[in-house]
Amino acid sequence: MFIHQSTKANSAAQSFPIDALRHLGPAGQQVQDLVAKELLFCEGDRTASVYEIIDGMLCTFRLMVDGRRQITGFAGPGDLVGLAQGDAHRFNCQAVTGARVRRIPRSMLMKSAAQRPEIGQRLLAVATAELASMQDYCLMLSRKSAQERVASFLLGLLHRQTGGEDVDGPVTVDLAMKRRDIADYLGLSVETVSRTLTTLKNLGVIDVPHGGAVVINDIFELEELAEAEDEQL
Amino acid sequence: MFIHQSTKANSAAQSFPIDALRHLGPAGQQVQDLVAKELLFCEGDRTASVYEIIDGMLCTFRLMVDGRRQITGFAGPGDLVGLAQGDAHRFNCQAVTGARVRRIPRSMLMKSAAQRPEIGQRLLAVATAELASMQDYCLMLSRKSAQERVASFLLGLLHRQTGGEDVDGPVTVDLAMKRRDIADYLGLSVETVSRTLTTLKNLGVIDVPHGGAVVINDIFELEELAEAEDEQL
DNA sequence: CGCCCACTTGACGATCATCAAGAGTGGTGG
DNA sequence: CCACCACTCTTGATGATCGTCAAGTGGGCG
Repeated sequence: MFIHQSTKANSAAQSFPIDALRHLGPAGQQVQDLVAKELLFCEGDRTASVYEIIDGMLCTFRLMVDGRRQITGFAGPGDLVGLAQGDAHRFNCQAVTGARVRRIPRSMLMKSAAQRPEIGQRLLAVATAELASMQDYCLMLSRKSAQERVASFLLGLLHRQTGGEDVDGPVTVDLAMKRRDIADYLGLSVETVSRTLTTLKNLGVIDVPHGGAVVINDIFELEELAEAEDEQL
Repeated sequence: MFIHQSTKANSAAQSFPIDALRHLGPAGQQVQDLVAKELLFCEGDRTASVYEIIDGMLCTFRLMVDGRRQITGFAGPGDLVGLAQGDAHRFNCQAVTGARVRRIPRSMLMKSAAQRPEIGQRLLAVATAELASMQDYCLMLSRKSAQERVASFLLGLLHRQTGGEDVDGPVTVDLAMKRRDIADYLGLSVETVSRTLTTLKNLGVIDVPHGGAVVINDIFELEELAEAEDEQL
């Protein structure tokens, strides 16, 4: 019961396991390298391709005219981004770290889905699962305190790294992204993220060594602080 | 240009036009009446059915253990709810007003999709469009002020009622839901919603007659106050 | 060595939640 | 028909959380 099912909501928009596309074969696929902060695509770009992440981390985000940014998801190896509806992308996608992606022509994906219904169903399954995750994420953005958000975020990262396995001792979680990205994902300011991490550190729940990582000392306690996720009616 | 494309984001989770399902025919469908506040299904319920709304308004929502509630979407006539992935629903669905829904067995929907790929594609298209809307919604929840949220909400309702047509004079928008529901959707307290409506009224942008409606006097001004939605990079 | 960038920490203030009270509305029953 | 109650909505007062502004620390790299 360590990581509650709904905790893993901190996932990337439209990300899903690679195996859904395995059958596509190598034809027409093309690998692309990205440096940190490089844009993969923007809002308005034609949706010519879908990308599978081989290595590194990307994020999807939206902007407001005044610069306010909302990262709606992080995507790591095996995830897929850019499965947009319509002619144009509705959001931006950017590399958080250096990254490599595999380009999959949209036409190819669509043809496969048309020929083989189970592919379409698989995509649909992924999309609806993603929608459910988004709802948890919305709950977090609108109702959780800064501390609950940061705690949830760390647990989400842990869950992603372990693949859902339970762990008990202290665990090191890799923080590939900058504070700015975390803040934009959690709907907080950079300063608040920093302060909250410090608070958690002072509580002894985590350690924050230098080098972009966090050590979770007490998972159970952290879950207590993340609180709330649980449902009931 | 009155209602920006991304403004209509205030849509229901997993809602889409009825015509996607027209072909299913009447067999096996069953109409069900709901009184206000009645639950259609809960988290954890088996996902035996999908529901098309005939009349009235429903909402989907999640709860936290301490009672905090997040309404993630409203659904009106023609919308469809409950298209969940997996065995169990991941969120709750409740009638906001009295309502009538048509029950569509999940098995029937899945069989159709399996037999006719274009159905599956249509469902996928709807799901990805919904994901894009969700992202705008997240942006709103995490980055907009109370005034921007309420203004966006009203414009969203207007857009939904008019079906996207431009209008210029004062328009009456029907507020089917209570303040509590609006607050839970916007991530605000009831009091803040009330205060904000009063502020907008005092600005002359809207009128708030009794009886669950709002008159928008100046759409352009209201869009100014909703601000932000616009993208650029 | 020195600059740049990320991060941290502190001080202050604004926004919004909470607590509390009062007004308007609708429904029910005497 | 009116009185009472329950509920929604509004308004005010107060305070907490978190954003903003500002300064300082530390690491990486030319």
